[in-house]
Amino acid sequence: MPDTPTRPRTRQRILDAALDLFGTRGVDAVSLDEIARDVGVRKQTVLYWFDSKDTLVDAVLEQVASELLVVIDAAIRSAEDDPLDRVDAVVRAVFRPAVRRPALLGLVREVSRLPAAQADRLRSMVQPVVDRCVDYLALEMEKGRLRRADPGLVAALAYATVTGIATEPESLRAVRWEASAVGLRHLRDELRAFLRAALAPERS
Amino acid sequence: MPDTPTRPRTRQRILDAALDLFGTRGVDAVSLDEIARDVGVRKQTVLYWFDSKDTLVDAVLEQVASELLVVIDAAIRSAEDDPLDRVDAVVRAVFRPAVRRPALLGLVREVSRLPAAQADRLRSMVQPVVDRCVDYLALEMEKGRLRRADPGLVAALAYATVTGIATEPESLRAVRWEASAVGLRHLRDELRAFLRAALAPERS
DNA sequence: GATCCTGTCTACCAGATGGTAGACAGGATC
DNA sequence: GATCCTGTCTACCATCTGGTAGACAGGATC
Repeated sequence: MPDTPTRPRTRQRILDAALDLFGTRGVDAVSLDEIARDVGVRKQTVLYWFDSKDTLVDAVLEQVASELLVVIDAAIRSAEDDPLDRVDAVVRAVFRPAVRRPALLGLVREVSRLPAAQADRLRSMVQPVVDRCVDYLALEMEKGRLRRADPGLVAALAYATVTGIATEPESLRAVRWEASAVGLRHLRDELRAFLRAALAPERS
Repeated sequence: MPDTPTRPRTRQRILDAALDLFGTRGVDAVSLDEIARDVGVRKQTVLYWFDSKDTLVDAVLEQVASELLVVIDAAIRSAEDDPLDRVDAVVRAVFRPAVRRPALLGLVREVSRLPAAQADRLRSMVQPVVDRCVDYLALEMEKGRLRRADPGLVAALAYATVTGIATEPESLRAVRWEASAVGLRHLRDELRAFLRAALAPERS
């Protein structure tokens, strides 16, 4: 069967399906059979494109990291001057893909339960961006344009807030949030206000 | 073999082991065999105490919920008057068990990937406390003692921040945080300051 | 002493899992 | 036309999975 425009490359379709399944249900809980079924192919075809499940996981992680890094990098380089505006830009940039595809950040979270080797690989990909963020925060804190605190931990806390809220629909249901277009915008704005308040310098 | 003081009831030991494994690696990724091995018993003994894996999961969820609710409830009822101090009390109360046993909050997170029935059961256990928290936040916002915002979403965001930071050691490693006693206290204090800033009323 | 109850065990089982071996179809290359 | 390459498939396999059936040992009850 030849590849046609409506039948994109199998490899990429496997990657996509794996990303969604791994991200929403966890790597260990998803079988190759399931991924294959999702793609409409046999398990052995999955194993043809990726030597093993581990290889597939690696490839998926790489794709997620690069996708997110592109978005974040663009937002960081945005023209904003005030650091609060810049953070805002990052949040808006991440929020859209994250909500549209919960698996994205879900997979990022999944990292903490991955074998050390795989977690290390991903961390080394992300590390430069993290370092740049932390340095930037430190600089702006010194200038008095952000609340003075440990820049590394502030970065981690802000990250935890964003990924937490995006990956835990259950907690939102508990506070009776509705998953509509209006609700989404409302959530995004509340998230922005929350972070802005958490990061703003103490007015004295 | 009789039960002795050094050999606590098997049932409880199974619950403990299951809590840790489920919480750190995910329910689907942990087998009954593994839990049994951890306890030092055969899988069939696990199935003697809990009719099925589902039953075990339910029991573990119930234990987690009640453990956390006790802690949170006590902190909410604390003598503090200022709402920021009260939040502080809750954070301090949750932080200790959460960091000592990452699986606790890890399991709470796991809820979002559980079958709907189980997720619902847990939510109904937690709902009253959540409602009370949200009402309290709304009241204090009206009094002008908290930043005015959507009380439900603020509660969800604060929750996301706390559980996020407690369940994602990987993100902390990325910002080069060290998991020592000093580091822990530092982290706790930064978390408190972060939330305090996020919740404090706008000074005008 | 016979009987029952409790807690743990061994022995299975059917189905799923990750993975191997190799057939085969269709196109490209010679 | 023979050969090779690519992508998918069927047929297996060993291992692990949740779960059932039932043996058995030790204590309590009669």
